[in-house]
Amino acid sequence: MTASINDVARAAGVSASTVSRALRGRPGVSDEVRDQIKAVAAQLGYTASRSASSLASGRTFTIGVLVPYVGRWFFGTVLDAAEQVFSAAGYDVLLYNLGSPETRKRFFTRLPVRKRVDAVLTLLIPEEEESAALRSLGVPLATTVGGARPGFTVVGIDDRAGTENAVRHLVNLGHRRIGMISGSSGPLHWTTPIDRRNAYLDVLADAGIAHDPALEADGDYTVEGGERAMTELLAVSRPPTAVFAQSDEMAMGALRALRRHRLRVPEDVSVIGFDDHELADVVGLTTVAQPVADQGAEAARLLLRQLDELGAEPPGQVRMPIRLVLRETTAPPSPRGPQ
Amino acid sequence: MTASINDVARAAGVSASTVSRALRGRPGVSDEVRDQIKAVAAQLGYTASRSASSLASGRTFTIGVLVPYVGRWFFGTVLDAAEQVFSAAGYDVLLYNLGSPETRKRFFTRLPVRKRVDAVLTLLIPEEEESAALRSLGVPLATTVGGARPGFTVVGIDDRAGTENAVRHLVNLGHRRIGMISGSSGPLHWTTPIDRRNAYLDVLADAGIAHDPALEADGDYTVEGGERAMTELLAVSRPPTAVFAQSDEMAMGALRALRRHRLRVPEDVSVIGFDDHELADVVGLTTVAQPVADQGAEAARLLLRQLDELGAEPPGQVRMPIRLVLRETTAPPSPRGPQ
DNA sequence: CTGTTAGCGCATTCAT
DNA sequence: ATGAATGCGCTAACAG
Repeated sequence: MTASINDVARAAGVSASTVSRALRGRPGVSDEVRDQIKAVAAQLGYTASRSASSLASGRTFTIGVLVPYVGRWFFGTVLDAAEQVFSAAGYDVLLYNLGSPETRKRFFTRLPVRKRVDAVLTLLIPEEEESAALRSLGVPLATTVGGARPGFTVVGIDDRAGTENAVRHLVNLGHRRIGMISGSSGPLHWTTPIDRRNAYLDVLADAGIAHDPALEADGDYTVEGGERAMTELLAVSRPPTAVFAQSDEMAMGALRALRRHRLRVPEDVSVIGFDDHELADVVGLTTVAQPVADQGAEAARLLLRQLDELGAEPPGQVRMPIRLVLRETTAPPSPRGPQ
Repeated sequence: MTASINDVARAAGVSASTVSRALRGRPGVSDEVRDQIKAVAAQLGYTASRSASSLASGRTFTIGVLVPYVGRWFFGTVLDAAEQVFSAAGYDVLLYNLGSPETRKRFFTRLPVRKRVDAVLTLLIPEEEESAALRSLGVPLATTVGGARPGFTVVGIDDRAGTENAVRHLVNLGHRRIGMISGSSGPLHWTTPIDRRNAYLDVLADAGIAHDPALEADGDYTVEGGERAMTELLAVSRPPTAVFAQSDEMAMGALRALRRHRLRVPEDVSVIGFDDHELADVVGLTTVAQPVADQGAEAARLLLRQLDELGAEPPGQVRMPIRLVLRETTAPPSPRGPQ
């Protein structure tokens, strides 16, 4: 039914080897014959079977991409950009959505990407054994999340610097009671929340502000979590006049909580986020912008480079720039404080 | 380096066929031997090469998913849900991000999924020739977007009913000048904007409201487009007191435009969206909710069913329920009108 | 229940 | 520049 290389060979009056060479642009075929073969192949609608060619050559021209939640803006955006780079280079993308613990566990025990991909880009932070499993694949590895890890090319941002920008902005506005909504859960090796927390503590210390543990709440990196966390922060005896959320989604949850409590932003409470979510602008959220799509594209490019120059050293760690985006959710504290 | 079926066979003291049968749970192997083989395979870290097995069996256990923009909430959410269903059934997902015209064209001319997938789920609306190209693959086809199309299982919602809900809500609140922000561009076969527009016109007619073409603007299904469209609507001589946006993202753009024009929502202008975006709640957007993830999951299930019962008829069209979600961006028109 | 024999469709030597 | 042979790792049909 669907044409094979032999059909093309027969129709063109040449051997299968010549067809293979001609279609893949390899040398050793006269231009005349090559054009002939191309014409015949096009007419027959021939495409080489990926299964057969990767079985024969050992290369799959496929990249595995591991994602915790495709539906979340951050991951979707990274994936989108990475896919474009891969497909432009002739690679297909195999997507693994590993949000639930069961799916994730199954993936790492069965490792379905084995012998299926030429490289892996992971947007989730592998635990130690998971990293080892990925390394055992023997293919180039990259990630856009988490800190440096042996065997991985990591494209990221300076979380400390980003956080310092955010918290200092609040300090400079005159805030002294500055809360933080973090995403503390997650794998142990996820250094992001830790780095951001440390930077937060440092800025407070620098400003001579005593740290109050009651001003920290966990928002689980979701809108709902951010809302819960903000609600908690409002319940403490002296609520914060400003809040730094470790992600825009949590910041938006915080905005919702504040609205429900009939508090005005930024008059009663200032809020600053992290990411520059596509909708941050819609709600006027002040935030630390990171180049999300660029990180995905860059990670993809670095992976492709390793595939091209097979002996090449993995590039290690790459930092992308961040910047503070001032909008309308931050202002000096009101003289009377919240409420 | 990596173990092959023969390594397992040798280590277990059986033939390769027995290993193949044992590991795939096929009958004709004693429990004793099967357990033995499983143990050996696990110990050797053996996984069957997908290339080899699909070459031999003709099945790829892979589904191709075509997406216009992975980064957009709607598509990301559908993809997320569909992937979970596929992977739970043991299928891998090959992702094709076909947002740009060049990528899209290249995809449909080269058809890289040929011989690579057992089925295709498309989240973009194929043009007529594109549909034909997909049908030529000879595999089950499904989509969650657009109207009925021969050869495709389509899982969707009742766009007309959803729109009627939205516009009637505005009419019932007392609005007479009701604008619409649509997404008119896109492929000819995309009936969604057309269905929604027709429903909008019908409700107006039913309510005895004359249709004013100046009250329609194109928002391109993006936040920015929605903002531009709203700005246009505000510039007409008698601006609308209420606006129906064909997507939440355009509605959010409209909210931003209104904020920039210092108009209050809903006091000055009411806004209603469509989708129930995950952040619609954050901005208090009244909208028509559609079960986005469910549509992806259902389409995936229907595809798998066709794969199981090979002779089975494609299910045709499936409608999922919609419902109006009342929040805070709609209210009766102010007596004095906008401004 | 198990082993043997053939391919699946291509890429890659090695000849010529 | 081209063709013939070989094998990638597996599944399926056929024996026994």
